[in-house]
Amino acid sequence: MCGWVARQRDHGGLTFVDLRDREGLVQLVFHPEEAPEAQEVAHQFKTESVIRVTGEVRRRPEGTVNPGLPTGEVEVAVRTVEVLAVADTPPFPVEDRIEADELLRLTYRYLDLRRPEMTRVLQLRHSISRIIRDHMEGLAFVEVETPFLTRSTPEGARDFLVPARLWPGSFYALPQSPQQLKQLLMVAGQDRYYQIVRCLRDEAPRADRSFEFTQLDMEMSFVNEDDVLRVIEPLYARIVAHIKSVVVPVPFRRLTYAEMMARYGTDRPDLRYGMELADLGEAFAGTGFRAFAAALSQGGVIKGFAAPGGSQLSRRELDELVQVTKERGAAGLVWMVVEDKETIRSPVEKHVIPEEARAAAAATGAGPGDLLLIVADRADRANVALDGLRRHLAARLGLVPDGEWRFCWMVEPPLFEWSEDEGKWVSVHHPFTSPASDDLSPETATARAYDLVLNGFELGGGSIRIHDPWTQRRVFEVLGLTPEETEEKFGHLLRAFRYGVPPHGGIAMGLDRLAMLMAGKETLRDVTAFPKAQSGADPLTGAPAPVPEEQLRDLGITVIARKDAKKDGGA
RNA sequence: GGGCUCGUGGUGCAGCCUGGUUAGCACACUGGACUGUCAAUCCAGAGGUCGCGGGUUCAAAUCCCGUCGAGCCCGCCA
Repeated sequence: MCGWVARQRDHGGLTFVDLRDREGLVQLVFHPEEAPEAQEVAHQFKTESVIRVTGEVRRRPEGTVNPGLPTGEVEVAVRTVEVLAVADTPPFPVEDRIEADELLRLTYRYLDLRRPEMTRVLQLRHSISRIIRDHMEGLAFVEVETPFLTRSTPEGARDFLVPARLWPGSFYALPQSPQQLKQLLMVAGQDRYYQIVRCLRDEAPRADRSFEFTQLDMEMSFVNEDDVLRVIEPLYARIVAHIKSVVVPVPFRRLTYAEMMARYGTDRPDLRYGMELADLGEAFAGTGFRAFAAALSQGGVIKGFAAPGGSQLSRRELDELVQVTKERGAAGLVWMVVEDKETIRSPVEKHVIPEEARAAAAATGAGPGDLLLIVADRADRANVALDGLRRHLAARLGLVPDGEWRFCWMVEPPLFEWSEDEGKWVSVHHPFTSPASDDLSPETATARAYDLVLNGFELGGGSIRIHDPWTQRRVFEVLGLTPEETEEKFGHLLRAFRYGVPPHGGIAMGLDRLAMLMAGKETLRDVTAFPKAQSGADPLTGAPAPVPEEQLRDLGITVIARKDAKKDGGA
């Protein structure tokens, strides 16, 4: 047996050592009488050293079984031992119960990954990939690789660029997704494509977002929305069944974007708990409370929800809720404690008449002991704030049930959205997303697009694509693109579409977030073998790092000094 | 680009609000004892520029300013 020395219990004579490998722990016993030489070596073991032992696997003596260990009924009586590599004292203990600083864990990631918990995560990701490959293969999908060095796309996120040595001044872009290539594969007659592929976006990382991430990318020809969803639903049901031993019903619920926004204030609602939003415009239609009246007269909304048992919150916690609201850009929060059917306590009780408060309580379903939360603002800001409050309170009040996996589809999203920055309409998904109807007026047009949502996280999304030139031209018009611009930006795709394009659609599913949820982790870093810190640096390798002048010259690149330049990479 | 939180022996934390002995605890580490432990136990020991720089003060881990690093969030991102 080979492995690492996890722990020693040295009785001077008799010595126990827990040997760890990828599969787990097993207890080695060194008897001074049976193998005095081995026992002498074991006496000097340093933790995390690599050893090889021979001996006999025995049932443990009566009364010494360890029920907390899968191998707890046996032990290895060691005959010979060999130290293959002596280890320095590790910078942090290689154990699950220790919460070491994350920077330290990333710097010594190979030690961190030795922890059983992390080993389990790697195996979990492997299981997910295997189930996907098995599922897709069973449905006659063919895995095709697409290039990593590709062309920068005008829409969407910031690209990672790679200088082209043979083309000084020109750059490849690392793919944000294989979107256009998979559509070209459909034109190429490869009617069921999939790929487990890395995608890269140069945008600020978050707990549930990183520079590089892995997607199940797929595309099908001659299909509609149902066909695509019917491929994904049983796959995700299989994954949850395999990893969580929970049966999730298919098909998944479908909610329109409009319905989600109205009821949850977000397009990725957590359906494991209630606290649905209610429109309180009617309850406060004739209110004398100026903040509310102003919101209504300016075309805004008054929306709110009831937090069950929320009356128990302290004043400090209520102030925290106001903070959550303001962080998300809304003007303010009005809370009301429902004490009983007649009495409602609130900082604004002077301004709100009892009938209005009671109407609001009725509309949200708030009863005695509940907390009523109301935001009056522009619809988008009110929704963002209420979504944040809903998530915050669900966690605070313990309303999030464990072990529930509530999938749902978000369907019929808007086709366009107004970009304040650019001062024009832009695609919500991408410009090849098929409209749901002939209506292409940017304010009301909806898309044949869909997102899969699980427990408040967006797992992925896709759409049926446009395949007729007339519709495509009209979409470009709304986006304010001239024929010259479309030729410049999308010429290769549009040219391909002239040579016989099948109707097609697909989806891209993020595997990291799924792994994170399946593993019960709070960050993507905890389900990634070698992640980067939030700064984008990799403490393990020291990337990013400056390169020799000569290398830059070769690429025809001059580095311009910037105020915020960092001296070195992560390490 | 912005907001919040954190930074103290190898590790995890306390001390900071209210400045004043030798910076405390646990784990790890080193030496010793111990023949059925399993987070072994017992005894002893070593180990600290309190992230860095500046300021206030008779005196700074503690107060102030700046800076670096880490995390979370907003903006951004499907």
